[in-house]
Amino acid sequence: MDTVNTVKAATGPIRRETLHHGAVAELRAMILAGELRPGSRVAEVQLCGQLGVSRTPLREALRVLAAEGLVELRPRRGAVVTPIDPVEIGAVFEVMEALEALAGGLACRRGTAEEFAELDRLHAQLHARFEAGDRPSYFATNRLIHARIVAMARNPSLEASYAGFTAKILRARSLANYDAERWRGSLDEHEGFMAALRRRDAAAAGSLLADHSRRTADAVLQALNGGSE
Amino acid sequence: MDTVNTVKAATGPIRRETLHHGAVAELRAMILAGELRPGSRVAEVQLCGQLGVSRTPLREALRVLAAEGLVELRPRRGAVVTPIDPVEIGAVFEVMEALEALAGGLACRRGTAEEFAELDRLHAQLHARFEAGDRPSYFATNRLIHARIVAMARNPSLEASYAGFTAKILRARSLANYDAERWRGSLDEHEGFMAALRRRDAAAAGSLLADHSRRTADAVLQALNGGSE
DNA sequence: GCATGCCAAAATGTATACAAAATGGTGATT
DNA sequence: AATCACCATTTTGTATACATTTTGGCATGC
Repeated sequence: MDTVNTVKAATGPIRRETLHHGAVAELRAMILAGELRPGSRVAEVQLCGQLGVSRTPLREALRVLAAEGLVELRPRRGAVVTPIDPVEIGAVFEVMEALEALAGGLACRRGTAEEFAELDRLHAQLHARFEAGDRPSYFATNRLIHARIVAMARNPSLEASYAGFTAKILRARSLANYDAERWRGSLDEHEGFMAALRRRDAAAAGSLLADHSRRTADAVLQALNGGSE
Repeated sequence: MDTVNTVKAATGPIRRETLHHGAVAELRAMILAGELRPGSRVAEVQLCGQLGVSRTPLREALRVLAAEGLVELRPRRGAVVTPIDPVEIGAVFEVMEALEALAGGLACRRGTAEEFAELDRLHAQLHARFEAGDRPSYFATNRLIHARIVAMARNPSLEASYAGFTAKILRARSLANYDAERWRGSLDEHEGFMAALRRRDAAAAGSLLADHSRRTADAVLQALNGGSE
């Protein structure tokens, strides 16, 4: 019985999870982990057994995930995990670029000293993990840094949108490992926007974060289109 | 290629709507129209009778609307129409500003000549409705213009996000009628970004649309906070 | 008079039953 | 041999039944 809340903290009144809420979290995790592969059909009864719930909460969960865009519901013909469409991913990145820029600028104006210090600490960790050549850890820290910047923007709507887009992109990234050169470039760009953030230069931070996002997009899309074999 | 559109389009192929899909559309319309007032409790069985469906599809619809942020689900304690929180609306507008800027820039680069011509036509209509002093018609055309610009950006992700934010803002706007001076200013700003769009000036169009969005936000928030009595 | 505890009614969460449509395979016809 | 039609199976969509939990009121006690 784990509390798999993506957003809400553990505080507040006794929070009794409902089954469909838990099912949403589990299914989302399964999709993001690639356990349910893009394009694959979602068999309701099979998942019911797997998750230990009946069809009702499972179906409610599927509607939520469909609203998030992670699954597609075809009337009377079942659900499929949304296939990864490079065109769609490109569109998502395009919006991400704008959101990163917004987040960077707002973070400069609204982040606390503690948050900036934490950002520095995470950036050092990113560096260390690059040196160690540990890709998965690097990406984990990378994601955390961006999430923190978004959190520093103090805008729940931005945060929610960002999380949704991140989920979509994450699935694409998992099957598009870009090369070592791009990895180096990514780190350099982090250096760049970190410098801007340190001096609270909102315009520069936003602009550099947007650049970083665009270059990441280019790399991911290139890997998606060309580097399958 | 089925189109699961938020707007009920003309019947394409055999379009077999499911009940919960229809319920989502109806409930969303009711919420946006203010028929279900913000903060009010949503009684399941009552709505079941009203919509002519049983609890199952209605509940599925409520999950979807909760994912969209239009209702809030409190475990074991029913659903409420999400109250209008000026702070949240402010946050939404902040993101909208970035999306408008993005849409304006992309529209300049990707819109077709026909679309720009249509935009001109709608802008003239906007003018006429301002002169006629017909507020509701003005706002309808206004929304249409912005929707068209977003469509010209050729980015379904942007379009979907934009639609979601628009829905939230619309509810706030419906109870915040701003004054005549702002109305005039709004029209002037439309003139401004239309000029930029006509000459395909992406940077200017984006910037002016962002300005327009920010000023609209200011007016709405001011009306929300101060102008209740 | 006010607070507390308990019970009844209502509402939510979940499971299951039923109806209708889609899927897949078999057999008949050309 | 290929195609079409038809039927059984499976699967989805919906309704309803059941189990908990919340809620409101009433009685009891202080």
